[in-house]
Amino acid sequence: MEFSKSLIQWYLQNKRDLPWRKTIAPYQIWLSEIMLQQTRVAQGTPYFLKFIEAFPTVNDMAAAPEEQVLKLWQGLGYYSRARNLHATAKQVAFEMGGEFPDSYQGLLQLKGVGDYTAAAIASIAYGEPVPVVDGNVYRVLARYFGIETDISSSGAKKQFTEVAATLLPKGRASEFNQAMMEFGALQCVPKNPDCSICIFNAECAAFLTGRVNQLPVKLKKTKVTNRFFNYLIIKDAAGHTVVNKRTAKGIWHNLYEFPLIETEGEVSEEKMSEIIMRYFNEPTRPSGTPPEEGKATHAERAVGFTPKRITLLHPERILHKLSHQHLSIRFWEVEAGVALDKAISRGEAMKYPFPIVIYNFMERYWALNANDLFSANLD
DNA sequence: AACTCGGGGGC
DNA sequence: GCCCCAGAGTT
Repeated sequence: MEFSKSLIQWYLQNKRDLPWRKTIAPYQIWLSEIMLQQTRVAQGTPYFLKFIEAFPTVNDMAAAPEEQVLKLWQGLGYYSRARNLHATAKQVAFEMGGEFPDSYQGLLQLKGVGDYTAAAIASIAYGEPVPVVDGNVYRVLARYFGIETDISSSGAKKQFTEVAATLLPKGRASEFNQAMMEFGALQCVPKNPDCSICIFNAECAAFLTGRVNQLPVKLKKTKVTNRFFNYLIIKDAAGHTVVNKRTAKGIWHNLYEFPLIETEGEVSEEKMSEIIMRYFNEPTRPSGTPPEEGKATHAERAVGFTPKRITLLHPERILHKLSHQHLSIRFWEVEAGVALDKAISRGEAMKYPFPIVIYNFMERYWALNANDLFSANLD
């Protein structure tokens, strides 16, 4: 039996019951595909359900503020997806009458929709015969055909797209594409797949030549940089605190955080206390002077008081590992002794979108009193 | 073409 | 620890 026929047969017998498979509405397909970019189904599913409940239609999402979208996205990572999601929702709702583009080429014009996502939506929602190429497809094709092209090289996507296109049965693009991905996710898994029960074990080039664990070839390795963050949880006379929006380019764009002091390396607790004290006592930037590149502005820093007490809130540094940055984070409580205009209540602060590592700390720190902190397990 | 962008799970 | 996950945008 030909490849696509066997694959689709396998798919119909093994596919998971996933919420976005109950519809072919482009809005829901689009939402699921954006969420699942570089994201496991198990991690994305609860977010999909939350979003559909909060925004039943693209018009509902378009009417919401970006901050609400980011808050719902909190913890899912790659936040540019959420920003582009919202921008596209507004574009579709306000410039396209609430209707998504009806073709691969049209979908490709939307923010956050690249080759893969445009092909996924076009094939699943409209039945357009365009092949998807994601991590699963690279793996399945590289193994089945014994393709040794480095999948991180520039020409790989074109090559694998052409191979997938020759296999794609016209009229069954939706099933074929989803079957390729489901097969990669459930059977042809990255590590130690159980080839003994694989429907292709009599014809898979990688299996027949003992190269299953060598394919696909991926050479590029991401280099990791270490960063050292000190977050200052200000506590003013009213028990309120200060949060800032990250507006600079880089990680966590448009999310919120506490006033941040980043250092070049690890700094002792004593030395850091001095740096924090100096931070609040630095003279105000003269009006009219532009803020130094990468430095917080005067308003963002809520200076104008001398800390009454500075306390390290957790003896162990919190290591937060991103794919390309390892963050070593310390949280400090800085008691202001006076009331600050810029400060907000803890309950109000929790409503903003935060990086999950900060949000998790807030939840734990504010659920305990200070005396419990050092005995609490905050890992 | 190389970099950047999160967070979690599997082994 | 390392790798991968229904990738896309920027430089």
